[in-house]
Amino acid sequence: MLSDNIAVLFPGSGMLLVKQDPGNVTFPKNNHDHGRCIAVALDKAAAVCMDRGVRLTELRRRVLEIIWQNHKPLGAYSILEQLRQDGRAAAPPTVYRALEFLLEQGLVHRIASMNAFVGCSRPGHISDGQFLICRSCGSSTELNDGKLEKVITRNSGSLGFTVEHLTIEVSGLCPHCRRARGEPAQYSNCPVSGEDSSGTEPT
Amino acid sequence: MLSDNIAVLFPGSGMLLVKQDPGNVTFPKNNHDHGRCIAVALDKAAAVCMDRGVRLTELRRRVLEIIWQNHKPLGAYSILEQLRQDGRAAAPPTVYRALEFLLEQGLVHRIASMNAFVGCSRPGHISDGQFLICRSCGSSTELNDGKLEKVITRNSGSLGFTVEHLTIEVSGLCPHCRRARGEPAQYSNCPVSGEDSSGTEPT
DNA sequence: ACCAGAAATGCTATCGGATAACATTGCGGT
DNA sequence: ACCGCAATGTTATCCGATAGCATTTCTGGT
Ligand SMILES: [Zn+2]
Ligand SMILES: [Zn+2]
Ligand SMILES: [Zn+2]
Ligand SMILES: [Zn+2]
Repeated sequence: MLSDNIAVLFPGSGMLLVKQDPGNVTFPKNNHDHGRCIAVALDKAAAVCMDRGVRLTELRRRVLEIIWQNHKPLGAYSILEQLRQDGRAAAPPTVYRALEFLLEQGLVHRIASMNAFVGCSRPGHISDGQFLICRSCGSSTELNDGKLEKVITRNSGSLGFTVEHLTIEVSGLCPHCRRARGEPAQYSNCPVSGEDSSGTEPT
Repeated sequence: MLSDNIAVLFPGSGMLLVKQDPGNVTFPKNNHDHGRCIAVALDKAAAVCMDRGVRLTELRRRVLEIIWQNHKPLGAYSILEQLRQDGRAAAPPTVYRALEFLLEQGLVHRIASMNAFVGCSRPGHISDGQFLICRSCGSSTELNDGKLEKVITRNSGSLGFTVEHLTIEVSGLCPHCRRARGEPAQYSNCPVSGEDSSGTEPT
């Protein structure tokens, strides 16, 4: 079953991946050691690039670091702003070229529904991934449900369609924000969510 | 099984929905009677709006008609252009307000990965839908796989995440474009598709 | 028929996202 | 030192989207 697969990859219970990917196994916790998320991400990125013989330049590394400042997808122009605060000369192409590189290397993902970018939780892996994005705090979690991909690919194939890329983005309320309110825990389509800020926002 | 469900909703074989939704049951055929797609869509839209006591004004109707000129997601500024060709005064807000209305009424969908809009194949239904979009000819087909939605909702729920909206967009090659080339029929992730135009392009 | 009030549209301006085109810099290999 | 290429800087421009306010059009009540 599909839920088993998810349970293996992203356990609320299991701990197989906890050491490898501390902050992102479940939805990011409010007070996790995010410094470690950043450090791990940058280390893995360096390893991946080394391995592939591509250059993780200072600019690219810095953009990746900015993206990893939290688990919230970040717009290109926000990245730009922060680069400028570093004192660095920067224009849109600067950011987009760095992003292009990071996307190619599988170090970040683009969230189409937000025109924003977020760090990849499995750097270097080749997968589009699936994303849970909280409409309240903006945090996101990446899933990599291979069975889900296969099911969609298989069903598309039965219509004669050859799948190349999957965009799967789920918006809703994360556990923390859900708790901070009194909202129901069910799939309610199109509630036209009004409010936006919550008490405790995960990093 | 999931494939059964799809088979019911979008048969390559069945014909339950064929009369209701001639051009969109499978991937849109090259020479289907698209005039009928348009007529049906506009009729249904009128019925839906009548039923809900909302006004399908001339502008809104025209925008819907423009969107339904084919099965390819259309950008807001392309719509704008065509409105102007009608001789009508129009600026971006004109288009976006019409689109907002059509989205609210479930008459069109927004394709996040393309920043574009496409007619809904089941007008009035409340569902985000799933979309197969051909990277070669641009045509798209809407699926409404309730089981897929349920699986994702269920798995998200097991992580404590409350689903509100699903964005599921599949890009790849439609049957016609696939045939017009010699490409494999398998899920190849991230082939960085280069080319773009094909011989026979579905409407 | 008339007249609010509301809904829809027109209009101007502005913002954010993304890319094209070309110049310059920096780095590795010879 | 030199060359060639990859990376970055720079300018300009395009597309997507929305804010805010003026005007028109519709609707319901008198
Ligand atoms: Zn973290
Ligand atoms: Zn949240
Ligand atoms: Zn059609
Ligand atoms: Zn095609």
